[in-house]
Amino acid sequence: MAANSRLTIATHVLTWLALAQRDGREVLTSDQVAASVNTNPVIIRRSLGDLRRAGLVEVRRGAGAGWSLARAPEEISLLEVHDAVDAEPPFGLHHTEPNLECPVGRGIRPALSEVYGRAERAMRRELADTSIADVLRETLVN
Amino acid sequence: MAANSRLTIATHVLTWLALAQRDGREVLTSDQVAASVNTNPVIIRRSLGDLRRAGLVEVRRGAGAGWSLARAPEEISLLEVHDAVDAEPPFGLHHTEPNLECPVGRGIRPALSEVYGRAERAMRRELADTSIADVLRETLVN
DNA sequence: GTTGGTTGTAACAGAAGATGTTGCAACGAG
DNA sequence: CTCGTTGCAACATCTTCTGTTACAACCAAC
Repeated sequence: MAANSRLTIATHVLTWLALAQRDGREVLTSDQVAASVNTNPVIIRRSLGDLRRAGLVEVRRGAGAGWSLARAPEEISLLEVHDAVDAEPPFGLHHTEPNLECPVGRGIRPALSEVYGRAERAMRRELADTSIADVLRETLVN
Repeated sequence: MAANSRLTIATHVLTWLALAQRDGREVLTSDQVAASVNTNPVIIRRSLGDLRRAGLVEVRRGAGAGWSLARAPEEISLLEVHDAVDAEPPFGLHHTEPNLECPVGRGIRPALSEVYGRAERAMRRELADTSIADVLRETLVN
């Protein structure tokens, strides 16, 4: 499959909301966000729905509706975004159960789970150390 | 799609070869390996083909053929296995190019590449610290 | 040199998941 | 009430992975 871009889309959306907030614009519609990400507004609404359920953004419905950040951009880490969009773990175990009559088949899943857990925790630590405010700052430099 | 299990399959295969080697069996056929992983021999041959191209296993063809490790199990890290099977990076950037007229659309890709790079390097460090011998030891404990 | 077991690989089917699109009900500020 | 916007279902398309069948290439053993 193509790599998972949901974290990228969600971070892009939040960064855009953070910039709008800083510039005094209160809310953005999914159409406006979609224009920056260059995709369909429904894709954006799906992503924003995930972020709303995680408490990272707020929505106002009806006429003049739109989205805004629920917290300061310094207080939103990429790890929260990652978990909000339910991104895939990088490694998967066997699709079909290995042969349990074989000593390797019997013991390899817990052994691999341990290794994969260490690798994923290391990755999550890095994501936890980066906030939307960090991404916005880096983005405006480029 | 389901998470990528290629690293799991390849590690299972190598662990099984390491155990066979330790027990004095010189080579294993793809049928024998497939019986432990509980899948089709062609899947195993595809995985072993990747590992052979990376120099991690050796093959003997013809009658009485089969596979063996090219190095001691202590000298094969999961990072090498990961790269040998060309596993997907955990994060992907946008499928379609963002709107370059927007300051966020313009700068977000390099900003995210940096963050993603840090996270992937942390993950790779953990994989580099684990060898097939480590996995075999952990496997036999369970 | 023939035989027979094994690898290497192409071709294809099916399942799963992501993205993108359309359509429409629900909502609520003005 | 109106109208712009969200929420969401349904569907099409594309891609990738797993699994399967089939067969040529290979080579040790005899």
